[in-house]
Amino acid sequence: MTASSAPASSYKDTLNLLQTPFSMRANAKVREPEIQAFWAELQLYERLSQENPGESFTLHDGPPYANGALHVGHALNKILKDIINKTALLQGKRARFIPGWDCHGLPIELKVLQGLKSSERTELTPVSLRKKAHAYALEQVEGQKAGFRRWGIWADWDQPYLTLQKSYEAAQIGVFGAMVLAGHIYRGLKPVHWSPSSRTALAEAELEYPDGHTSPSVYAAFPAVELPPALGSQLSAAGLNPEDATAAGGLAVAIWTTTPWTLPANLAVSVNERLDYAICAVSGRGEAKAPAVSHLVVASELRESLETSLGLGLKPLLNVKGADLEGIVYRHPLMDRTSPVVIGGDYITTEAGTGLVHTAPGHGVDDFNTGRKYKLPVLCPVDEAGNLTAEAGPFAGTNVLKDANPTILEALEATGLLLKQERYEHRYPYDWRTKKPTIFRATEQWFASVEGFRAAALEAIAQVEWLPASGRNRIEAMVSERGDWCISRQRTWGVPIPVFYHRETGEVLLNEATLSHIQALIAEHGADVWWERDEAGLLPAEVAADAAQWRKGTDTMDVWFDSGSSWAGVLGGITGSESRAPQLHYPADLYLEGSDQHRGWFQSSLLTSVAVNGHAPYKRVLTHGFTLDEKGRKMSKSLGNVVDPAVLVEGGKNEKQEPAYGADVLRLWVSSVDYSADVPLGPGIVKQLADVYRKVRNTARYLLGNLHDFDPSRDAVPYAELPLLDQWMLQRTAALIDSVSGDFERFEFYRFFQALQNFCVVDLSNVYLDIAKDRLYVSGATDFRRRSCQTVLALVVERLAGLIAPVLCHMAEDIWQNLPYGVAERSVFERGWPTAPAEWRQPALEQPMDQILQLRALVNRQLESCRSGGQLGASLEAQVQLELGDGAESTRAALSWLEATAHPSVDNLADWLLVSGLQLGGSAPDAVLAEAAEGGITVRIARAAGQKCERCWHYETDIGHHSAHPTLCGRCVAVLS
RNA sequence: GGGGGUGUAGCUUAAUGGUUAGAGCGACCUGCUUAUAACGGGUUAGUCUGGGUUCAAGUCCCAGCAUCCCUACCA
Repeated sequence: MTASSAPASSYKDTLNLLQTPFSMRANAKVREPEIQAFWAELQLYERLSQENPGESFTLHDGPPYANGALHVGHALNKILKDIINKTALLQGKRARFIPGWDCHGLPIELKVLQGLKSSERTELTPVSLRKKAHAYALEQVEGQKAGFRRWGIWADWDQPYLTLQKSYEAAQIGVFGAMVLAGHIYRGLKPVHWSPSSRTALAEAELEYPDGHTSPSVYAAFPAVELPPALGSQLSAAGLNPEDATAAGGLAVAIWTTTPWTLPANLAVSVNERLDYAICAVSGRGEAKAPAVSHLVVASELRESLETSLGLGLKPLLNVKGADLEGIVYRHPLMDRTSPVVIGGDYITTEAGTGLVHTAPGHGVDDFNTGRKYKLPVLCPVDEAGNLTAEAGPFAGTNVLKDANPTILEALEATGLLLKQERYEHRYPYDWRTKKPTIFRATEQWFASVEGFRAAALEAIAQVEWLPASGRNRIEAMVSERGDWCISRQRTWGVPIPVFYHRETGEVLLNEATLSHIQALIAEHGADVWWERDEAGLLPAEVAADAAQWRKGTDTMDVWFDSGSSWAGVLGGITGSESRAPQLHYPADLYLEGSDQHRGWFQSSLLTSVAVNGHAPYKRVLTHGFTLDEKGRKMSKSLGNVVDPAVLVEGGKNEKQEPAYGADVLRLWVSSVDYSADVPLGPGIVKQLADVYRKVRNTARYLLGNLHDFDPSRDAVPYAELPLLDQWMLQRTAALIDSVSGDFERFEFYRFFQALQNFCVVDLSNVYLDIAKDRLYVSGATDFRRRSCQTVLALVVERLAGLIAPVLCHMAEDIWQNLPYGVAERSVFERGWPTAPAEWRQPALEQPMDQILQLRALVNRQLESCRSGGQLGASLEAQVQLELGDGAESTRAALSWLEATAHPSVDNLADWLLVSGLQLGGSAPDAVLAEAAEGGITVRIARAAGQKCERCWHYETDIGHHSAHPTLCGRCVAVLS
């Protein structure tokens, strides 16, 4: 080398600069799939989840619905699960993860129906519909699966569980059967949305609420025939003789309805016990005809407005609470029977009507519930076409959508008990297909009697660990208040309720023999067999001879019963079913879903498991919130704030506007937020995450790039010989490992995210690596000064890769594959969870180092003031003088500690401050550029003495002492020679 | 309508009822050109609103506002 004549820049070639193929930018679109292919080739998930030495770990997947594109909610859920599973795998556990899909149910059925031509629809049979739905669901599963895999989720993708699989359906029948045999299943009436025009029950999703629906609005008087004694005496005191009140033409309760056709089914009048009611004297007013009663009960608050709307004088005679009205018996104005006044609930308001609600338990949900409280019968005198039946007496044969209302009103008018009739416009549900109004109609349904195992369910809840703890209150309240679970649906795409009805008597055939026979049939042929075969083909041998007498049911199960049986269908939690893999166990270690699943899957799974086995199907339940936009609003197309995970990962149409950030950025987002509440996501947040991703990546790249000539087995410096600075760096690394281990243990990934950032930015970039540059670049390649640093870099980069692996799995593997020296493990995941040797933990290093770093910050501020004054550029142009006075004791102590224990070639305060000269005490330098005193420390900045060494950029006074290198300092000359 | 959750700088987040509310990112200013579509340095700003309890409130209580989830439905 002829350095003497070469231009200064040629000394650059004598430095030990970065070399690594680990690129600064991720190129995630290409690189991530390559890494995933590498894992697949190694069979990494399969081997770790089955062959790891530790205990098994079961995170049981809640099945997403097999319809539609993946959204960020899916990403949050599945990535959280994957972070937990990957952590467990790194920790040596056998974390087998069987992904699932919920495949039955209305949305898919409707999707299929919508896709049919009208000609196809007329030829449609249940079996052909089911075949189409089956195919559709599988197609959706494949689409979603591809998305999940692209996110780097590890799972048994080739053997997922689907609720439409034969074995799953059979296990579900097993759960149902066990509940039947335990006496938890019964048949009863329940009002459902019913479409007379299409003669079917409708689900909420099949209803629409067109504008402009008007109903007859009817006020009627129901004459009292009996009063509770207390009310009677109050009336006497107010001047109304109870005997007159209960005589014809006396007292009546005023009710309001918009469905007069339900009046024949009236079995009660409900009041709100907390509302005030007035008993009023009625007088005719103007042209209005006075009704055939002398007194009316109405809500006090509505009395005045009713005077106007009814055109009556209503003079208050007595004010009572709703509770006082309970026990009045009234005569039905149209039917020959009497019924009670009962206490309803807070659904009874004074917003409209009279404050007294006409109650027909067969035709309304509130009515039904109130009726149950008072053990009223469920009268439903309407057939499936909407025709009133014989039970409706004189109105039999009229139709609820046609002549029932006018006929009934006419009859009411004739009694003189019709107070008022007008048109009323309100929201009313219509059949979305026929565009005709629907009704509420009580129908026979199948129920699980929650009452039968509520106490056990509450006990089971108490045994589970709920995270966050508020989840327990939530599900506890729901389970303790909920009614029985209606598990039947009048649908085709689902698991059949395996029951037979006697064709003549209606008797139900549902017993151990039929259940196990049908379970076996479904296990062999799938649930389609229920529709493909006739009764003779479905009944067990001993009954088959009488098959003609029996009719198979047409109901299917609520899909929540499907997914709620997954502990049986997947984890083998019921006799006769097998778990999908030997590593799975029941109860599961963990369920992890959105907080809406307290009402959904957490609860349906709990109820079935408790009913069958007496305990919860899970030991812990972790919930996450919902994904909102950056302003905390929900994502919607109309607001234009939807973040599509596919676009985020793979890029949009215009990659300049919507770059391909890759799965790791999506995963980093999941790790960055406190998911115990709702989590925000939007373009600004994505950009920030991309910045953090790049910071981590560049930090790793720097570590790798400085190890290109390092082999730990040959070059590593033993811990005990490492300089203080290096020991401090390893102490920081150990502290990071410890805190992050705890963060993952507690599922507090956002703390990991914060700690990772601080580690990369502060500990590494700002401090250690900045100081390390001189050691790495300038020193001779094999100098202790450099090898010791490289020792640390290698130790840190391997552990950094491990710590980020659960979250930034692709980057972690990319780091591992770019380690420039040989390691035993082919994958970072084979290395296991990072650990730190005990000797690294030297908390005693922290205190003096903190003092020195504070001193460094003080010096930096002064250097900056010189820089902004144009007096300095690089900090190496400066020299620093320090004086430590009163108040700087801890700094003085730290410097003494440094001096006493320093490794001279590295632990040098001037190097740590990145300045060319440092003077402690003594006289102030000439030409001080900046001076500041703080906490007893005086800092003075001056230009460094000497000239700039062309190679190491330090200002030294020994430049040019060597004739071959006239622009170099003595240190660099020594390195070159 | 009912039940539940959340609300700390522009963003993500810290803070057993107890110092001047702590970080990282961003933004702005700036240096370096040996991490260079990189790296360093500096600056910046905050407890949703209003009451209450307390010597002391981001933290506990009440009300309101915003927002999300569940639920009911409009007789």
